Amino acid sequence: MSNICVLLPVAQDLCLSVSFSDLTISRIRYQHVCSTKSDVIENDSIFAKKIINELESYFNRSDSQFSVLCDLSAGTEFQQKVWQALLEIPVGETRSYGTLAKQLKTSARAVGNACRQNLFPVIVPCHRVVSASGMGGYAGDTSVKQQGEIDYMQIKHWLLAHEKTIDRKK
DNA sequence: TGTCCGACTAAAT
DNA sequence: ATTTAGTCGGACA
Repeated sequence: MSNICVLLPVAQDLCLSVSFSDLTISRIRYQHVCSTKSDVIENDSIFAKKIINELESYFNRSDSQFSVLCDLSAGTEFQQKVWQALLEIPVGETRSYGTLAKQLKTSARAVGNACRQNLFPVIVPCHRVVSASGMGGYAGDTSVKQQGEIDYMQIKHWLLAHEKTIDRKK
């Protein structure tokens, strides 16, 4: 298994750590850049370059779509179903937990649970799922964090704002 | 099994 | 603005 790190535009010290093997992404997590010096990009395989390229495109430009595959099978059957549904939400749009629940014939809470378990943030766009009355959570968190900790809600806000920028350019 | 807890929500206070 | 009741998947005993 290999691992690469892609810097996030959200904050100076944040990056996305992507684990992969066999042309498939197995896991993505948020990380402080400084926390692991060993996570420097040292892998120059074609696939690694593709991942980096697609993520950077997404962060910098408009209509970028991801073609790299994620190993959804790491989740339960239900989680896979939800994650698949997330992949079908277009860039710049959002869905509420409730409407997704209706679509999948389950409950809003259950959808939230599956989102919380998302192993592939950004690529599987759980940030496009919001609550009927507000923001919902992100990466398991629901409120703003203290200094020093990763502020996941800030990241969710940033991603959504970024995708709106994309819409405006169209 | 049974119990409990969520990134929820609509309805009733 | 808050509270309540309904919801269902997953973790754990």
